[in-house]
Amino acid sequence: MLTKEELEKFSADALELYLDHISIDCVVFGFHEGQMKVLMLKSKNEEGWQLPGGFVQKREPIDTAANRILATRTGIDKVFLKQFHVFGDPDRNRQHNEQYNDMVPKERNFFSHRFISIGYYALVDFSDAIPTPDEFSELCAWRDVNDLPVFLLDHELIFNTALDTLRLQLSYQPIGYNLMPKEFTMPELQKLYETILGKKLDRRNFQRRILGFGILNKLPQTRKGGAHKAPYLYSFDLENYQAALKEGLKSGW
Amino acid sequence: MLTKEELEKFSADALELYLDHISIDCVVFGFHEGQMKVLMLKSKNEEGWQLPGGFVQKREPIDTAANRILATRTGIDKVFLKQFHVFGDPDRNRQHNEQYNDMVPKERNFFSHRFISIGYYALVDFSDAIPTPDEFSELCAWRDVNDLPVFLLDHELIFNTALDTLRLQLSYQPIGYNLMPKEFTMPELQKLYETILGKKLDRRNFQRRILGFGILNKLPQTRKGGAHKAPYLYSFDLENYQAALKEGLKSGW
DNA sequence: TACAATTGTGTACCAATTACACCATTTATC
DNA sequence: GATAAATGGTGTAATTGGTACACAATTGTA
Repeated sequence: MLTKEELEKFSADALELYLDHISIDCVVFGFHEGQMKVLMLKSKNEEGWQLPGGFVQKREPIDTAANRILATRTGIDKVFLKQFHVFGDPDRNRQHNEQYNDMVPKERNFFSHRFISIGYYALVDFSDAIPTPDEFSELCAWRDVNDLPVFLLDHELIFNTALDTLRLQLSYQPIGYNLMPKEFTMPELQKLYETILGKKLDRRNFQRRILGFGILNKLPQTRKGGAHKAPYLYSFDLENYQAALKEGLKSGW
Repeated sequence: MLTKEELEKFSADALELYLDHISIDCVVFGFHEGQMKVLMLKSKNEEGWQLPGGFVQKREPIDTAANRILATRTGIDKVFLKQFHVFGDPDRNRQHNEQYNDMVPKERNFFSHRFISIGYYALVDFSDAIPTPDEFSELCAWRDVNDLPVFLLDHELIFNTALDTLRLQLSYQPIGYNLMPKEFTMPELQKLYETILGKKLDRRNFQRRILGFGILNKLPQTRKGGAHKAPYLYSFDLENYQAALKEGLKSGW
């Protein structure tokens, strides 16, 4: 146990040396019918777009904060949300912060601190979302991943890191439960994988592999109404899906 | 651009709501001759041991901070060091913090804040290290992973998460460059893998696989002096090793 | 009724992983 | 020195997993 004097001295020094802020940046991947988009915000004050983000409140777990931020921007709660990297270079938002240095004394300017940002990525069906801008943005919108705007801050790095992580994790994590309807066809699920990976996969090999994971139930019905042969419907076997989330799958695409 | 009034109001609210501290906890795995240890600190004030840690200074990148903390505790610089998870539950160190609440007013007590902790893991040869306690510890020492003491705070969770991450990353990252001498034998390298994975591997299959990665140079010499047949020496092909670090290997053990 | 598009299913081939066997070298021991 | 014990080098067969590819069936439309 420290003495009172030790604690006071350490605290005074430390409060001077080590004050920092934590923010959360979310890369929200939105999927729907073979399209892949990212949720972005057009800044009121600057030319460019950024990722949705926010701050962690006192006494709030960081996962809860990420979920809250996401829910505020999309209206969707409890989606697939995963911490993937911390961005902590002090220069990462210096330019952005220093524009306010003349305006307000440093100690009263929240932005004068360096922010360490915890990156999360989320997977949602973008047709479920209602994009809602925050107080600093004039617009919140889904942007196609193949037609991205200019990013502010280091958000391009954050986006790219998230995409790399997602593609890597596809090798040993099942995905799709949040992104597919209750019942779906094999070609629909394949399109999701192809969209994420950015490449075509062989139809027959995809089916064998995904069925091999044992996370799907084949339903007796087919999806009628298409212009062609009616494909079978599948649903996720939630129990096995959850188990696979914990245990992991194996090997890569 | 925000107006002065907007900035002042936002800052005042935010500074009240969102102040947090960032700490770094390092799980330092030490290896030597088939043994695997973890660097731990015996607390001066409490019954129990904790992982080496510290705070990120203003204007210091977090990777630099982790490296500094590790160098301070071991005397070793620039080792393999990798961020693996952020621990941000506000209750994670509440008990530890509240013991000081009566002693010093909250606003002058550095520990009254919740700490969000960035977990790093490091791989070192423990025979190179000089364990050095910090100001809160009476002892800094290597503890065998099979005979661990009682952990303080949430450090047992951090340790277990680090070990799981290390084992997973073994599948797609080459390791050993920091842990093996310049020249080493295949059985020695195999022992390192077995130590990390906690299980025996087949001698012949291990060799084929590791050679297949193309990160080793077979040297013409053998290691004489052992009690048995002299094994060949190998060294890491640094160029291929670095490439494999970036590109990743494939598949799992 | 023929056709285009799409889905269901199967199979042959190659690569990686696993399991296992045999020989060579070194030192200790009789 | 012959032999045993321990360890290292190398190879091979069986299994599994991944890739490439072919053909039949269904559906709506021309």
